[in-house]
Parts: sequence; structure tokens; C-alpha cells
Amino acid sequence: VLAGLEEFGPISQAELGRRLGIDRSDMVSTLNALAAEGLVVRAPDEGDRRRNAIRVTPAGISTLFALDDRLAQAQAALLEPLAPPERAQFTRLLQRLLEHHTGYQTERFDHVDV
Amino acid sequence: VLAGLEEFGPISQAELGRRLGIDRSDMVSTLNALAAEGLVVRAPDEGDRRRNAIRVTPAGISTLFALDDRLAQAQAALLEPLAPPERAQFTRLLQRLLEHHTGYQTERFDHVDV
DNA sequence: CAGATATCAGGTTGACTGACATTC
DNA sequence: CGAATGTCAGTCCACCTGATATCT
Repeated sequence: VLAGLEEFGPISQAELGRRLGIDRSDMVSTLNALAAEGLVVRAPDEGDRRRNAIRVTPAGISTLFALDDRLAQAQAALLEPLAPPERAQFTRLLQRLLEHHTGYQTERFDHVDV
Repeated sequence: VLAGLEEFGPISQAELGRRLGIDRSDMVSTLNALAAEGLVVRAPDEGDRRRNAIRVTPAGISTLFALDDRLAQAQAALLEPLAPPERAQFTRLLQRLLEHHTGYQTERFDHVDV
């Protein structure tokens, strides 16, 4: 969710959920938790008062960076048995599958030194 | 579970769960369901009366084959965007990761025509 | 008015925990 | 006796459903 917010910018909860494949009702409790930790802020959207404009706080960005770091470590551990070119090949193929089946493009998993 | 039984032969519930990474208590309900459909039979183990020796029935084998077929279709749909040599490469790398992290070896996912 | 949004209450499910009787 | 096995009851969590009030 933090990564989505950082990527898409301030956005309504419904739209965020739609892009991430998370249900509206689940997004409520997820954002409650993130807001309780001060990682995001819910502000009323001026242009459309049905919506909340969700903003990531600086603390949220730090947390996101920390998570990216843990992700990189986890990915390194997962791909450890493969040689570097194989890791690159594997993640490339995996990204093509992801993009084909979901339309979602990301470089978030490119933590492999090629 | 059916694939594990077919691969390992008659075996206790606990041992089956251990090899498949399924908890003992969950194995009970799973086998209840399979037994209710007549796909497996629970027989008391003669050598060790704490154990149940689980056997796959002919109906269980048919079901397993049908599932293998559906698995092949699902895998084909998943790998559809990749060219045949890429599919082979991808499944090979994936199997190496699986084997490295779990020690589990299988040819069950080799449904790709290379 | 139809449709979208945020929210909440409730149900279903899979996976885990803790306990127990039986057997080795 | 300690350890393993099969079983059950209960917990926890992710996910989904249906409803409601507010707003466009």
C-alpha cells in the first residue's frame, strides 16, 4: 500500500484498492493501521468530498525504504542458489508473467545485481 | 495430498504431513474429506497401531490424473506469454529454487513441451 | 435520480495452538 | 517412562458479503 501510494501519488482509497487489487472495505482497516502508525494521513479531497486523499508522510517514506531494504534481502536469500545472470533472467521472466496477467508494471523487484 | 500419497506410497498421516508441510491436525480434516469422497482409505497400520496407513483408491488415482490435467492447463495458461524455451528455462529455475529451499524434488510441474 | 465513496458488521476460510487418549 | 500418533476444540487472520450514510 505504501509503495502504491508513493507510485500513484495522493489518490482515493477506492482507486488505490482498485489498482492494488485490495477490496474497499479491507483498505479501510489497512489505512487505519497505517494512519495509527503515522505513516499516512487521511485528508478530505477538496474537489470531491466523497473521497479521502491519502498522503504518505515522511515517516511513511522512511518505512517504505526500510521495507524495500528488507525486500532486497529477502529476494537475495530466495535467489541465492542462482548465478547472477540466472537471477536476472528469472526476475525478467517473472515480471513478464506479472505484467501479462495483471497489466501491472513495476521495477520494485529489480534488486538483483546483474 | 493425493500426489504425495501416490509418490510416497502407504504412509502414516504424520509422516505425510511432515513431507508435504501440512500440520497433523489439518491432515485429519483433509483426509476426512478425501475419504468421504472415496479417494483414500484409512487402514490401521499392523506394525504400529498408533498409525493409520493411508492408501489411495483407484478413484483417487483417477482424480489425481484429472487434477494433473487441470494443472497442466493452468500452467499452460500461466506461461502462455513466454516462448517455449523460456517456459522450460523458467520452470527449471523455479525447480532449482524449490529444491534448494525445501529439499523437495519433483517432476510434477514438467508439463511444458520443450 | 443513479452511481461512487468510505465505513462497518458479519460470515467463511485456512492455518496454527493446546490439549487429550492411545500406542510404541 | 518419554515420545509419537491421531483427533478435536478453539483462536487468529485474510478475504468476502451486504448494508448504510454521504456525496456527485
